[in-house]
Amino acid sequence: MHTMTDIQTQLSLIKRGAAELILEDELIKKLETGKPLRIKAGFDPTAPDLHLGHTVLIHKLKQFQELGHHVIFLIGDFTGMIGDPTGKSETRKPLTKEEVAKNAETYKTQIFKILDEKKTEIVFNSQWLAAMNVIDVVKLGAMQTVARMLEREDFKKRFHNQQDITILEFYYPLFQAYDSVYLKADVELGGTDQLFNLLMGRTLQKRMGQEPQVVMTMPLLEGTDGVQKMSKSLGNYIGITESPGEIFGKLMSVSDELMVRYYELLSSLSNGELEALKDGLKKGAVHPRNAKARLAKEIVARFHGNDAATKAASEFDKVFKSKGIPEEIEEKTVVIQSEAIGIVDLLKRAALTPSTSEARRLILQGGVSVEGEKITDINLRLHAHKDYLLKLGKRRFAKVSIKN
RNA sequence: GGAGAGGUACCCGAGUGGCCAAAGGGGGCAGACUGUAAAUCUGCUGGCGCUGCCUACGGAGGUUCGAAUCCUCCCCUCUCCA
Repeated sequence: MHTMTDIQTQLSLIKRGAAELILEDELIKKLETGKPLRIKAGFDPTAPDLHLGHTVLIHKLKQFQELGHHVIFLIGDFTGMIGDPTGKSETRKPLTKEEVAKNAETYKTQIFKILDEKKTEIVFNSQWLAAMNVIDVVKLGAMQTVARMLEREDFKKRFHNQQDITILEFYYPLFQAYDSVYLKADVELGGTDQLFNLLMGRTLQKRMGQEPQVVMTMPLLEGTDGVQKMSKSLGNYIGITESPGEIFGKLMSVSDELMVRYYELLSSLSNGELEALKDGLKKGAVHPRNAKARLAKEIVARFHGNDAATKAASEFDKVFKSKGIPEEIEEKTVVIQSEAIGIVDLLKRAALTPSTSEARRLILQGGVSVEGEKITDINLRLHAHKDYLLKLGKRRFAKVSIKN
């Protein structure tokens, strides 16, 4: 069916959530040939700890894959040594072959939760780039002018501010572009910050007598705060290797507005279903909470399977809807010298709070309960040889056993 | 090489001798409410043997009864000029 899917249907799925598509007409022509297109996307060989932000792109690849196109997952092990000048231009330390291989493995286990392993081609650009000789490189350098290079926002700014731009950095987009030539890419995907590099691919392909690739950029996914782009360092990320409960909970805590965005960029709903959902939310026919739970389930299932998703959902309901206690509770043991221990001390010793001051605050704010009873007395003492069920805040539970 | 600006708590950012554990915002946490860890509102947000004590305003010294604030040296960042 894939190649038989009519062009308009394909196109609307492909375009969903995309920031830019250059050029749509060309894409239509390519689709009209009926041949599977070669879809390329490059990834950095460092830090393959993927979060949902990264999966936007991978998910788009998946959609192409389902439409019957050929997906090429490129690991930029060669260009990674140079470092993309986008954003901060820090010199990267070259990775060893072993590190690259290891990261590649990690990538595989993660991306194949989304992509079909059998239909995905993984390539390393060192394979052809490292094999170039000086003449090749010089010729590559002749393919683009300095003026053109300086059109790139980042370069323009730095040039204007009289900051360093090394020749090497000029080569980065060229190498990435050459990847497209080598791979005969029909379409290249990237984040919106990649636009310049992606367009360079078109230019280079044209110069080298190839049909230029279609360029499609995907927006950078906002993190759980709904404002800044998702990133590990900002702490607003949802890692795909996190536990089902964590992923589910984090998704449930996303604002209603952001939920729609996530649906658009992350879910597998068809365009029709998506529209229906939006409509339902608008008219009040669909409850935002339920919509969110549905999304959370879908995402958890993607990375941990259906059972885990169902379980995460019911645990969540249990704790937050019916104010119950979860099935699995963290267990702690505290050994004391005497017969009893003060609650503040206990919280600290069990590492449930980072400091005694924090423990005090929590108690005074009514955020601690022992055996289901909210406590307010910071001088409360608990006896040894017993287990206590503690609840801190809305969602932290711990079973602490006191021994002496 | 020259000129200037600046380094304050998780982040941004006020504060120029005592009223400063340090305004304000963000973030985080808690409570209320709810539809959920949405939204909104309120409170808290250095540590400790907690009505007090200790540590803290780039680092090290110094002046002073008393310093984030004044002085000296050092380290680092940024801007402009060459």
